[in-house]
Parts: sequence; C-alpha cells; structure tokens
Amino acid sequence: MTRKEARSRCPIATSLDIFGDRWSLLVVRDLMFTDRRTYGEFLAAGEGMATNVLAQRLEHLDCAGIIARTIDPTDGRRAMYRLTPKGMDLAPMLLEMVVWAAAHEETDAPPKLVAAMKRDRKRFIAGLRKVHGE
Amino acid sequence: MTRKEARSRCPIATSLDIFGDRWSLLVVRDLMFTDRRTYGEFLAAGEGMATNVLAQRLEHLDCAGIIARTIDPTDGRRAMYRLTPKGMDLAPMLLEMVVWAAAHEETDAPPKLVAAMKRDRKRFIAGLRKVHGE
DNA sequence: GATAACACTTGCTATTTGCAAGTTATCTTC
DNA sequence: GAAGATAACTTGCAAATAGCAAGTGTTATC
Repeated sequence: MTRKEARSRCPIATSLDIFGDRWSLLVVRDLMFTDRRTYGEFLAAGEGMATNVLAQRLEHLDCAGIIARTIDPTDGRRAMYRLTPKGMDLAPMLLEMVVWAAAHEETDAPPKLVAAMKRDRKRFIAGLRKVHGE
Repeated sequence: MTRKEARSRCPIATSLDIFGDRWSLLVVRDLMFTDRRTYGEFLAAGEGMATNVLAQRLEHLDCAGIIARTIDPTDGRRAMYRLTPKGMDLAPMLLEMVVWAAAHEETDAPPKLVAAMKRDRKRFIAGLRKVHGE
C-alpha cells in the first residue's frame, strides 16, 4: 500500500493516512489489550491477516512511530513489538471505538469490560498505561 | 471492496469491517464537522476520492445505518446525506482521533478547536449534537 | 549435522482503487 | 418544447493492493 502524498492536513485525513485500513488497528489492538507481541502471535489472532500484509503493516506502524521493534534477547529469531507512547495515546480512540461497536453492533466484548470503559474512561486508560509500564 | 464474512466479533474488528478503509470516515467527518451534504460536495472536499469509491462508500455507510440518504425536495437530481443517531455516536471516536493527530502529527486543525475538544469533550460533543438537531 | 521454528519474502491470482469518459434523469434557460 | 447544463452516479480499463501458499534465510534445539 503505497501512501500517496498527504492529502489535506485535516487531523482525520492525516490519521487515516497512517491507519486507515482494515488491519493496522488490529495490531494496535492486540498490543494494547492482549499480550500478543510477536509476528507469529498476531498471525495466530484468528483475524485472517495475510503474512505479507502483516509484515507490511508492522513496518508501517514502526515507521509512523506507533510501535517499536526489538529482537528478543533470548531468541535471535524472534522480533518483539510494543506500543510507543505515541501508540499508547491511541487508547482513548480505541476505547471509543469499542464503546460504539458494543452499542451498535453485535460483538463479543464482555459486558463488564464495556461497562468499565464507559463508567470511567480516564481510569480505564490509566489502567492500560500502568500495564504497559508508562 | 467486498466484505468478507465477519472475522472475530471483537468490537474493533467489527468496527473495521464497517469503516476500516481510507475513505469512509472522511465522509463521516464531512457530515459531522462541515456542512457538506451531497455527493458533489464530498467529491469537492479536496481529498482526491474517486467517484466510484465515493459512491460505494456512501452506499456502504447507508447500509450500515451510519448515514441516511434523501432526495432534495427542491431538486430531484440531488441526494442529501445526513448522519443517523448511530453515525452521530461516532463523534467521541472522531474527536479522540483529532486530538491524537493534533498531538502527534502536523495538522491544520485550528489550535483553539483542538483545545476546546480537549477541555471538555462532553460539552463539545453536545454542541455537535445540537448542530445536528439531536 | 539434521530438524524445527521464526520472521518474513516471493510469485502468482484475485480484488480493489484510481482515472476519466460515459450515461441518465432532472433542472434551467431561451 | 428544445438545447444546454447539472447531479449522481456508472463504466471500462490500468494500476495498485490484498490474499494465498510455497519458499528462504537465520537461529535454536536435539
């Protein structure tokens, strides 16, 4: 997916230039809400992402500064990914996306989790940041 | 863009099935934040969307219940679009996207507007809802 | 050294996007 | 009423991306 030169500089257009596709935010989701950290784990997430697409998305998110890649010191084959602070700052948006979908679509989000998100967004996000060592 | 059968029922995956592409949220943006309401106006927004892509996106958002289409009573050629309540409920997510992009990317969002969003999200969203007659 | 695992890469097909001309219905002007 | 303009798409083709599955190179294990 070659990114054309920037369109407007509108924040939403700018954001969509970075993650306006079907797969990127799924990677961010896994890093944010689950303990998946490797290429193989993202592939195994059950979303049906193709290997070339995942590789390209990881690289793009890395270049955008949303995720960071390191090599597992205990296994030189394994690349580990984590969210950067810039990536963590996507939490409010992802949270609102969860809340929206839970209200308007059929999802398997645990009702208690959604309720916790809606009850106190700031607290929920603070909890995520703590988990991620921020 | 043929939508494959649903992947996981995760809220984020579900949402991305609906608007996980480069163009859909730009339509929602225009309806939410500007006074663009017609096919021609969306095309003229300066984002470089192709005509066939716009037509398909409008239809898809209509089918998803996010926008609604009516014919302008004063001009039978003109289709007018508006956000449904379901579409309006995307406001918090769009707002967080704006805030994120303003913080991490170079955008032309007016600083005062971004500050108003960050200062009191609920109030800003209430203002949007009032403008949209909710 | 043989085998396996990890992270991609590659070659090909299928699908979508992008471009620009085309079509149809409605409106405006004369 | 006819001619011209406009609005919303549609269409045909080229370009780009997604998807599939086999392949490759490095590292780890036995």
